[in-house]
Amino acid sequence: MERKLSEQEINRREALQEIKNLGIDPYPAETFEINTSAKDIKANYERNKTDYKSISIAGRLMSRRIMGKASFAEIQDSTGRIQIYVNRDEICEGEDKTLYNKVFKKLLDIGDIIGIKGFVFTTQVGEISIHVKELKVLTKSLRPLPIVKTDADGNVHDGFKDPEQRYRQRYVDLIVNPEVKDAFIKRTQLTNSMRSFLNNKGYLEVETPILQPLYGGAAARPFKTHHNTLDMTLYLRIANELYLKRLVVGGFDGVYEFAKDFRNEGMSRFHNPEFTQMELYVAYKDYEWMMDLVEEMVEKIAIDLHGTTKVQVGENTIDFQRPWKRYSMYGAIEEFTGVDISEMGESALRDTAKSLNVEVDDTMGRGKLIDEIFGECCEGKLIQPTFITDYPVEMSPLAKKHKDKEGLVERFEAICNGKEICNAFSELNDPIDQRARFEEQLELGKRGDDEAMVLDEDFLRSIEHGMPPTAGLGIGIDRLAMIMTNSNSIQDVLFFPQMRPEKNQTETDAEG
RNA sequence: GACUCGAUAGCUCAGCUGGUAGAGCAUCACACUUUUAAUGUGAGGGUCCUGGGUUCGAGCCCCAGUCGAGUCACCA
Repeated sequence: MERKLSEQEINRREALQEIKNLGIDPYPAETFEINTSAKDIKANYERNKTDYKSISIAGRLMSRRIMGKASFAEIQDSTGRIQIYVNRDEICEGEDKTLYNKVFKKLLDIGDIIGIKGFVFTTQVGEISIHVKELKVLTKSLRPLPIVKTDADGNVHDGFKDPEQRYRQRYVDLIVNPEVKDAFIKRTQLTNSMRSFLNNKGYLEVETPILQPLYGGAAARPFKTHHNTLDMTLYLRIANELYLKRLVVGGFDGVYEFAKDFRNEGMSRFHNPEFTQMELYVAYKDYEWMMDLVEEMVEKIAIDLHGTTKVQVGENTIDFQRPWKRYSMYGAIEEFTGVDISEMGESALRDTAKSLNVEVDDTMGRGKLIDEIFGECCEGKLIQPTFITDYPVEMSPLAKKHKDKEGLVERFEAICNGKEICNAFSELNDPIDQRARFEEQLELGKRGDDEAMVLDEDFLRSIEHGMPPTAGLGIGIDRLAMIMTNSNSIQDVLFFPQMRPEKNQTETDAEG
């Protein structure tokens, strides 16, 4: 399929050919050794000028200002941008001025990758720059890059803003929008910080199956696939909870996994079909203990990323400093609605919900009604990190019944910026009770709930061998990353968010 | 899934009452040896998302669709 080239693409292909005609390889095989970076130069040149008399650096050409026999340009490497100064008679010492007049001025374009050698100096206007002595073409770029300019006041002009193009062509987004790159670096710092916290506690990072014969550990619709050799249905995991618990049975007292999970459900700025959760299980602990751990861990992450416990998210300043506020679910509802529902039965709850303008229907049981009231009246108002504890048993088939509150389980969620960021229980380790809860789920499934859990006989067998009392946690890494990077959409913390295929793509696999 | 908004040059966007498509940056040509949103002069560049319809005539109006964003629903 021939694609029609734009004027600028034709220019670049012609320049590519001319470069080759001059005997220059536009994609050289030999290594271009570098000994510094844009960031390093800017940070350290003023203090130690002697180290920057002979530098070698490579990057992408991002702007050019040609003034006859001398030019300024900017190159961008993985650490940032730096200005370079190119003088005709210094990069072309003899009579032949081709490298400057032809290659640099005519055949190179914004977006090309070059290597330069030279020395660092400060211009008359005070900008730390590289005085170029040698210039080498490292990669010719064949497509025009969107030009993003920032003026002296910091205003961005002609940005690359169309969300569709930014997500589909993330590589371009990353090149021209530096704040995008910063967000992803922060995301990695977040997981690094969390991982080192957990390792320092002595917990073991593990890997468990993504392809599962039975999906479990959460209430969600799965992606289904097929294994040819085994001729069997497999599901992409919706959670790894039941596997990590098997490992606790097996004698690992603290295990965790950063897990890509997959849920075949709606998409929104808070939901992507594949997303990342960190799940942690620690034996001989309960949910109270786990709350302390979550506070400690997330506070540390905020400090590692921002140097402070305070993080600006939209219009809110969120302070992760311990201790966080704790409400029981009943307490939160009473706090925000003034109604004490703790003693209410199902019909009283339904009337209460209606009086609070919460939409309900007759299929909702007690637990669902409570959850609905909480979601409508409380969750969105919880901006500062807050723990909500003690959920109705109906909604939590894997959580242990509360030690002294009838009808509730030992469960908490942390809410922050109006959204759930984690979910944790004292894990149910009574195999008889667990089987009964699964059977309730099966009943829900038979009645048409396509998100009801399935019964995992091997998991039951494992806890019949005895799982120690265990605290478990699932923390949404994408949601936490959104908060820590002040991102409005999950797509801004996923390199390649899920999208429908582009219409121009070849349709080899477009069967429905 | 419902509703709202959007799609025009490589990018960001205008486009009047329906009458042969516009700007800035980018590109091309020329000038310019410390510029920085470089500057000056000139030029080129379009499947107006797709397909129908109305009309003498559609970027614009109508219908259907595609893709995206937002809100809601779903996501316990």
